[in-house]
Amino acid sequence: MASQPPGVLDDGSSARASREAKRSRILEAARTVCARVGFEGARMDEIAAEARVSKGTLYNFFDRKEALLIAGLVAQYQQGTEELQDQVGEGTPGERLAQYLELLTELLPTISAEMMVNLQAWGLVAVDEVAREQLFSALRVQYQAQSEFLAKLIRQGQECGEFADEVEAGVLAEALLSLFDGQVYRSTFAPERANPDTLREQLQALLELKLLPRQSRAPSEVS
Amino acid sequence: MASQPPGVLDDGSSARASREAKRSRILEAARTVCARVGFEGARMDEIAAEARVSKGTLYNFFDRKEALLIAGLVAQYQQGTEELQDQVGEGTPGERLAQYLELLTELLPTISAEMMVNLQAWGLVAVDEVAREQLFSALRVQYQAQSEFLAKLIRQGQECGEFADEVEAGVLAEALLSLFDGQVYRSTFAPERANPDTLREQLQALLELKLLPRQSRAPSEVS
Amino acid sequence: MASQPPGVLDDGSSARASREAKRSRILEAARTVCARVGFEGARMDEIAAEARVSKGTLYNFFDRKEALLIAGLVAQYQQGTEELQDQVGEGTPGERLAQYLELLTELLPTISAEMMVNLQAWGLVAVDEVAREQLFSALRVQYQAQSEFLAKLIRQGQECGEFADEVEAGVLAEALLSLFDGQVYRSTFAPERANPDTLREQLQALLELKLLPRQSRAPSEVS
Amino acid sequence: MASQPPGVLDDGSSARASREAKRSRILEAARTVCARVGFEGARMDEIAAEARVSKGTLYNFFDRKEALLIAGLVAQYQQGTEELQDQVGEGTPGERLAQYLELLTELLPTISAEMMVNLQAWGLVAVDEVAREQLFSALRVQYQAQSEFLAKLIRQGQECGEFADEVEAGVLAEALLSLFDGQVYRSTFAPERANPDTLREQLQALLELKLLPRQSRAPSEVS
DNA sequence: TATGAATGAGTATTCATTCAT
DNA sequence: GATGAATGAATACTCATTCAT
Repeated sequence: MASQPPGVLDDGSSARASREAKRSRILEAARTVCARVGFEGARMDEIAAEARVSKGTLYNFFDRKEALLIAGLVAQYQQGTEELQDQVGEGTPGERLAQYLELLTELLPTISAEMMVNLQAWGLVAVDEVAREQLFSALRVQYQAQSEFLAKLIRQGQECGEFADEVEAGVLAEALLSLFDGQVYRSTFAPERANPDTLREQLQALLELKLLPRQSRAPSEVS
Repeated sequence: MASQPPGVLDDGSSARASREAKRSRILEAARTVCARVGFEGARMDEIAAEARVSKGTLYNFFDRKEALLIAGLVAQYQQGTEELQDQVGEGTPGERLAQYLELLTELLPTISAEMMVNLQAWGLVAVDEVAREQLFSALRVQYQAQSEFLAKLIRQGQECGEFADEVEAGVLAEALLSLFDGQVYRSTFAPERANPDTLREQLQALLELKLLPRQSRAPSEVS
Repeated sequence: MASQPPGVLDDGSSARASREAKRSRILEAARTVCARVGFEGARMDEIAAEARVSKGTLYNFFDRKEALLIAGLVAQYQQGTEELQDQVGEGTPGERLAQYLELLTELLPTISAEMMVNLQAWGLVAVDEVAREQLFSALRVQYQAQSEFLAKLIRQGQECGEFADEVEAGVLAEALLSLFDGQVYRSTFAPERANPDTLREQLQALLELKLLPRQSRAPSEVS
Repeated sequence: MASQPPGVLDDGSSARASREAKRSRILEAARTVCARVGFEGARMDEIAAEARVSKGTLYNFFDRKEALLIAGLVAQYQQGTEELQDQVGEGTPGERLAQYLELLTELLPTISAEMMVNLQAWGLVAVDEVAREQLFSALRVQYQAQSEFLAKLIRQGQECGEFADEVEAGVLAEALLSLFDGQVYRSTFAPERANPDTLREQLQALLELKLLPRQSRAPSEVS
């Protein structure tokens, strides 16, 4: 479609790649600026400067400021979820669940810091229905994926007898994630809560009681 | 409303009361307006009109817009916590805990709706250190009170043998509140989560395992 | 409604007068700036500076830039029409008509110069339906008034036998005004047409033939 | 459309023709877009898309946006005048004049609609001296041609005794055109004036009185 | 020549805050 | 204390024009 200099063979992939790279750079810049001056304080001028493009170029990629900021946020959430699940290695369901929760726990300080920025998006989406639906549906997708990943692990553990099956896997998965989110939320205003140890303590207490097969507890109970 | 009948000697106390009433009216107006147009969308003009005072008067009570909005938010949190604890009646610790959690559960839709507004405050506090400390310290106080109230109930139940004592009361109280907050947070973008039934299910599953004394579970387990 | 300094009797008329004066100053400033830099080139900053008020004050009086500029234009049209009719003195209908047309003719250069600015409003009203209706309905009112004023004069002249009655007064009034407007329009791009003499020549030729009673022409025609 | 069949030797004339055709297509596109979104609302992007060329190509033909729009306008005026005069058929001067005026009258609604767009050009030429001179001199040429065409017809009619010669042909021609232009101008804000009947009535009343030779009126006047 | 991605100057409007009355 | 008119800083977005390919 675009004319090429004579003699140059170009299937368009490099142009496409370059454009994609520029898009990433812009999203990255948006996140950087948001982290620096807050979501509300982010100005298009500053994002453009950070991404080393002109303001006009920003608008070639994103219709409105809101679309850009929300896209940056969504990319961040997606990247986070993917990386997390990729890092879970091999092992029994119980080991993999423990690993997942431990990864989550260790990420608590990081996620907590990001949350301070991300919560500011609520100010934006409150007055912008389009932005709201964009962000919220992305969040729902991410949370759904996380929830299903967890529930599946739990169900596998129950099937092979590693976990007790007296609790519904879906309910437990949701409870674990809510517990985590609640901890993250509260850490935004009570920084001492960003301590992974507190969370680890809560999760493990919950898990031991819930997931150990009945047999492992029975001996102490008949005594 | 504020003017004195002629001939009445004002000893200063009624003037003070009137001033206090006006302050309350302003805070109330701030909350009303925030609920209507969002935190970011609240304008001083509108709050003044809602409180039936002039804009100048607003500045006699609060230095800056931020101070007013944060004060309104803090008052709302305080009022909520007080009302909640006042509504818990008499009974055994187990009954009172169940009652408290049920009240919380029933409030989920209301609190969820308020949360949408309150989260918008993060946009404001991100760029305003003074406002941040004001809001966050108030939140810490509220959450501390709630947490201690819960932990005390649990500890009482453990002392009288109503609850199992294998779990640390403080850890469990925090876990319960985190679970609740996580549910509230997630309900802001996934409205179907504002459903109290889901929460009730999670809380009860958690409580039964955690808090019933071992003996009450043993019979079914030896069968 | 507004509190007064103690002891000052104020019926509010001076405040109202002051406000009205400020409004006039703003409209005047708008017209001055438009005449200087054109309708499209007028910036709110410049108008505010010219009126010696702040930009915010401009918006206390007029909702939008368009409203301000159109209001300035309408005021100018109204003022022009009123002044014109006020200047027509006493005399027979024929004398008064001649006087009115002579005044119009002498105003040709002035009106022509204003027209260059006023036509620019078409660029604005083309994209702003509200502004369009505001301006156009004002124009219709002004033109209607002018047309009726003329038609009445002609009819009076016909009734007292000063004018021939073979032509319908309304049609002739409209024709006279269209002739004038056409001349004004063409003078915007052909400045030599802003010469009153050309117009006077056309109007008089038209009038003599049209309006002289048949008798006054008959003698030369039977000869 | 523009590419040559392989093997065809291009002597340059077809390339020139092709280039001329592209220029016409661009001008046509400019007029189409202006008619659709107004003069001020026309964007180079849209014109390029309408003409199926790139934006860069627009600038190969016209230095600036103004030059393009003005050129489109001028072409429209020229085309209109030429078409009009070509449509006047054979007959006596009186018949041909009547035909010309009738054509003009029937075009009133069309010209009136175009005028709404064309007047918007005043906003542009007000701030652009070069554009102003380009447009205005083209308008003067067009109007001069029209005026001379009319004056010539009248003079011919006078010479052969079909018209009265008591009125100067040039003055009358100008008066007729001014009357027409005034009607067009006023129809832009008073749409009911775009009605050809009103104009016809005015023109005919004027013409009968003016142009009928004295003899043809005398009989009725001596009766 | 043709293309179209990149550029960046230019401006209306809002609304917290002040202060004369 | 109360009022509310006046103030002016701050910022998203458009679109004509350029120029590397």
